[in-house]
Amino acid sequence: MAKVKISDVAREAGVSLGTVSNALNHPEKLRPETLKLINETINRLGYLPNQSARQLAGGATKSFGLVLPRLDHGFSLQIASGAHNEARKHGYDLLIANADNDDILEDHYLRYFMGTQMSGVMVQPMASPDWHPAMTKMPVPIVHLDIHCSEPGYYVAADNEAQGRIIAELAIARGAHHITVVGRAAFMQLTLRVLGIHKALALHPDIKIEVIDAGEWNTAADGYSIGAQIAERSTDERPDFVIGLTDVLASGVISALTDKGISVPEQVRVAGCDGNPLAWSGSVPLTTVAPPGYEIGRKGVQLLMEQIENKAPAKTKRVRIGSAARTVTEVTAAEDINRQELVRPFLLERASTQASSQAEATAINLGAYL
Amino acid sequence: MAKVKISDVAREAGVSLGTVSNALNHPEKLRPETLKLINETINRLGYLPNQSARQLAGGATKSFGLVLPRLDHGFSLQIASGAHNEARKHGYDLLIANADNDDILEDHYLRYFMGTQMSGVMVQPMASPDWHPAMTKMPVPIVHLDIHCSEPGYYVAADNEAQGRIIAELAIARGAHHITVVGRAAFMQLTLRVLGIHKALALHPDIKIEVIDAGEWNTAADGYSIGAQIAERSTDERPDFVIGLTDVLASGVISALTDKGISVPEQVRVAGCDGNPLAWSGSVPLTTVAPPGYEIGRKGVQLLMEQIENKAPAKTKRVRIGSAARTVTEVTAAEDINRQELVRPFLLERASTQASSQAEATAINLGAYL
DNA sequence: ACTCGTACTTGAAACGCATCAAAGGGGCCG
DNA sequence: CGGCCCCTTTGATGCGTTTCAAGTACGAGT
Repeated sequence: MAKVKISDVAREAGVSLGTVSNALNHPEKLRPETLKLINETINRLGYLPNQSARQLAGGATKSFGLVLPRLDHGFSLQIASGAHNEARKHGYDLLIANADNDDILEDHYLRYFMGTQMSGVMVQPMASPDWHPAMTKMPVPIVHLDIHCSEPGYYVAADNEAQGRIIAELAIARGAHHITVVGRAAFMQLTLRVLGIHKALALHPDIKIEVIDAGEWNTAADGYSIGAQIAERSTDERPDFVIGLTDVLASGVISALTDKGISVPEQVRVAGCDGNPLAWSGSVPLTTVAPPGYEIGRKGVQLLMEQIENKAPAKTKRVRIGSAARTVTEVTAAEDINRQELVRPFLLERASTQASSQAEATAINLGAYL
Repeated sequence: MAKVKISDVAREAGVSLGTVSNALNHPEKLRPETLKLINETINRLGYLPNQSARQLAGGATKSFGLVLPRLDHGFSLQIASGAHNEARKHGYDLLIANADNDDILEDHYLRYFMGTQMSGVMVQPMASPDWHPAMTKMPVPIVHLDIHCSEPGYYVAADNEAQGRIIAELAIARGAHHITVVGRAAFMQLTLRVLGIHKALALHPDIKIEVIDAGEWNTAADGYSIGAQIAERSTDERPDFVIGLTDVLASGVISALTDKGISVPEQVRVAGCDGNPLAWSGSVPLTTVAPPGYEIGRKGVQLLMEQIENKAPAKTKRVRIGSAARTVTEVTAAEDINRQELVRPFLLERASTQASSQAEATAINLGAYL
């Protein structure tokens, strides 16, 4: 229980303090026998290097911090997963903190990570980026995820507008005449999806479109009640294609329609809009558009690496990838670091549950980017 | 970008180094005006305390580490969530690391947390606790989650046997005559569930029971193919109650049965066995037994706190809670610290999707323990 | 005027380690 | 035997804090 320190190991092994340190950090510098002796001593004594001291003495350690607003949202998990894999690939650790939908906690963990001499920090901010200006001048590389912001800084976001457009285009391709969008555009991401839908439909004035608010929280229950309401309508007033702004909503709608004896997708097609794994693995196949969370996490780490490698903070390029696979690159002479990437979502069309295991869904997810 | 340190703040504010430190840690010791001055200076300079140095100088910080085998498993997330809330309640931070199903990584993060002067560490180990003996003599309180182990140490686990028993008792209550268990008991938890099922059925020799292996990974696709196989059977050979060892399996079975024209639950009832939120929010209601992940996380932190508060490591009690709500407490004079808690799972019976939003499911989860 | 007490403030020491200039120890050649 | 060079090991130094014994200033009590 008494903490073993490096000097204990050194004394016990009959070598000097610096040699033990080398055994840990630059093993190639030691004679194999010395190394072996030291390693044995380390194990025998149960020595654990004190990370704090290491960091203090040696500068940043190879680890990244990731602050997420929630852990129970599939999207955040995909981010975490992508970030994790990319980080490991570069030999970095990834530590995750749950801000629990609380601005103050988010800020707290952010500062914590900054102060821990992490090599870089990523956040999926939950609200407006007001706090942001104060954060960009932090001494640690930082990347913002899933947020659209014009302030100087590094961002990676899903192209939510494309997300809406893609699903609308699917509806069009399926020959929809009357589309109902279910959900409240409670925040920017959802607003952009609606925008994308409208833009896609602007080219098809013959298609009727309506948007039904589903209450503040866009729950499955909300979806259910709206689905029930839709089911009540006469056949010609009923949409032939329903888009849930959220997969959870769509899932609720499907349940209601089915319960009321309306068959999906024969009579009414229903699609989701956010590729929520919670919905994927349901028993009813749900076509949806998946925002590439995995890819966002991955790109986030890449931007972090980029900042670390180009120590020169005087980065003056402005890159923008998206939408719809178009790539626009413009290099400005601005002094601001402004690097923003939009990652394109992908259609996840499901015909049967047979291929619905989470593992396979993940595979699809990854496959889309290979 | 240049890092501001405490001495910069001190110089700038015209006070001494120790005073700034006090402003941070013992504000009550300072004259209000001094405190105000220092705080202003801190903000103006954008000073961030170096956590490494703090920890080095001040001993452990108030934070816990949690190592999880995966992030995309609902159960782990519930643990994280419960641990998070409990930790915050005590004023501790919680940092999460994803071991990504890799023993080596798990060990790596464990050591990392140990060395970071965390106040305590929790693991949901993925495999056998072989490595464990080496870990218990670590200088930091540690709690193992979701694992059954007889070695001295602190553990919190779901009562998997009860989990099986409960679902079997449900089947009995529903008048089942022929029960089919689907899935491979690939690891201890699943084995215990099967055991529980058998124990419950031992009292009912008239009920026919069979176990069908579903392949190594227990995927939804595996469930689907077994479901299809069951559907092929003649009516009297077909079970009237199917238990998926895993909710994902159950979900696959349901899809297959439905696809083959067998109605669930009218002709065949299907239940899951692990309360996987991924399955809860599906469009088809699935009755399942939820292992109280949230509660496990919570209890884990409580055990951590217990270890921290009773600095005296000569704890000699052995408490065991469960199964079936019986509580057995025995105090031994053993020198070993052996504190093991079994948390009882609860039945999550679902009749309709109307109440299936994740928020409500969580509420049920919590409600069961209020 | 002197003492004592209270309320703050100071600054040196220690925390455990990485670093790196310098010292040590062979081996090889002349 | 001396001189060189290379490979390995050494240990003093500093990283940014916290802590705490010692200090200062001020006011009340006598």
